[in-house]
Amino acid sequence: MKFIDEDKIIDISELFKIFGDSTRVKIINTLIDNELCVCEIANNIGVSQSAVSHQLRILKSAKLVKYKKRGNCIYYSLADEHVEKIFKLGCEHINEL
Amino acid sequence: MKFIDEDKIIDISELFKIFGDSTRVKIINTLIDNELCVCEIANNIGVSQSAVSHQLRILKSAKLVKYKKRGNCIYYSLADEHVEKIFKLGCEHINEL
DNA sequence: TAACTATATGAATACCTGTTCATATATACA
DNA sequence: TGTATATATGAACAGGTATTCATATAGTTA
Repeated sequence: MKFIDEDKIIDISELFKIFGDSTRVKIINTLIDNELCVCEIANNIGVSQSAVSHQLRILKSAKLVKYKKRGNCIYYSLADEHVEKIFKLGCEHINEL
Repeated sequence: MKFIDEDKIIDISELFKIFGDSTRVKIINTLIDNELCVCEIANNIGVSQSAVSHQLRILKSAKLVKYKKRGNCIYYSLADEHVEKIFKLGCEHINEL
């Protein structure tokens, strides 16, 4: 083993697994530099409210997004710059293929 | 949509999906700075030859690994520095959680 | 309080994916 | 040529996962 312990391998693959779904990537993409509520996200990406909510739960539990309540709505945003970094590196790779 | 077109979202999620499996991450991890044949990979990571071969096919078709024949064996290595970059960024994220 | 809106959630379903097992292929070597 | 070794591959199976639908929850406003 070179860079990481065996037991971290699982964590790393779990992290990437979360980026490995188009609905979640759409959510991350629309949240870059934005703070949006659930129905705005759903409208932006053209996915049902329920599906977005299910995926937000996954993103939340992986600490990839954070949220705050304001009025009647819950506003989501990216948790930290790491998320954006990983996402953008993926974009770069795709663009260079 | 902010950074990428709708149609690239699929490609990006497909890319991350490949990093989202522990066997493939183990393969990538053991190939960092190494060129190894299939059975060496299988031995290193403790996975059957068949399973490794199946996963190498996926990594190959995504152009994440390259290979060359030498003697009786086929030696695999990482395709380019992008693969290592993405992998290491994932490691960083995990280590900082 | 009643009605409305935003969000979350559980169950069911359909689809996808990784492993195993058996076997094919192909190369090296005696 | 025959045997051994390395790798690939197809089918079958099991487990996982994303969506939908129905509904619950909770906050807001009339």
